[in-house]
Amino acid sequence: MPLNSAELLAVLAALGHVQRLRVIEELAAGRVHVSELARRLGLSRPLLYMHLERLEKAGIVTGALELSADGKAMKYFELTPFEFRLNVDTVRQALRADQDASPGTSGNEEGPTDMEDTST
Amino acid sequence: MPLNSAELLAVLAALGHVQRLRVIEELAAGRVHVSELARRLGLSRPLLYMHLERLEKAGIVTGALELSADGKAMKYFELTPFEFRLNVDTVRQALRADQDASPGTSGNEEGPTDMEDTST
DNA sequence: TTCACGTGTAATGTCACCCTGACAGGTGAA
DNA sequence: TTCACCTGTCAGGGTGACATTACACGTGAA
Repeated sequence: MPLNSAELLAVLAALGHVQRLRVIEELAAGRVHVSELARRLGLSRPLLYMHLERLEKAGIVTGALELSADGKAMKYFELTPFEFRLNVDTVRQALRADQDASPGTSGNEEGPTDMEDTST
Repeated sequence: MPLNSAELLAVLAALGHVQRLRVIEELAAGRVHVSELARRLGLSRPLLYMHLERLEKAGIVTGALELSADGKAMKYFELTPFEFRLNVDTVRQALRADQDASPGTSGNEEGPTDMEDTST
């Protein structure tokens, strides 16, 4: 099932920033904890927190609090494989998904191009 | 050739708003002039202008000033077919395109998944 | 002339996003 | 204890996106 408009907009907003693109690039190499990631990207930690939060809400990354061998708390983030398609159909599907959630007026169907593909 | 990060961000920002999604949906049915479009969407005309401007800069829509049979000036907008793909590779390609424009440091290559497809 | 329609833009306000700096708390090692 | 790490959050400011309102201007028809 494709995304509705709110979900689509969340993804677009999450990807719509250079720093977050760089976060994705960095996490593509493997999981990293927050402080280390902030150091690599040259970002302040609070700022990186905000970016990671947005990415996580959109389902692009996943965070997990773990304990290192030292016993210190480390928050590791890793990339969730994603594959989105942007064209007129996916846009229309997102908008129609909103209406279908409300009192359905009509029930027409067309050839659907599926939006989400976790096939890597 | 894929987009660089600035171009990618322009597309993401252009699509990242409900009203603009609705504009795309409306223009998918055919070309419409601004005032008519504003009426259909229930938007103020100046506001719609801003949205159309953003969409045009991103290459999603195209505007053309024409004269109606009455001799009145009408600005018609129509949809440019687009097809974008969003995944880790396209993100990395966008970021690498930025570096390649600057003094090239390294010249490595991988399997490219092309970003833009005007194949409708 | 007045009306109804269209384009285009300037002035203005609100608000979310982005970013910095500071703080509170926890751990293990010197 | 002090240091060097880490997590988590909050208060503040700057800036641009979003949205409304009003204006200037042109056309054809009543």
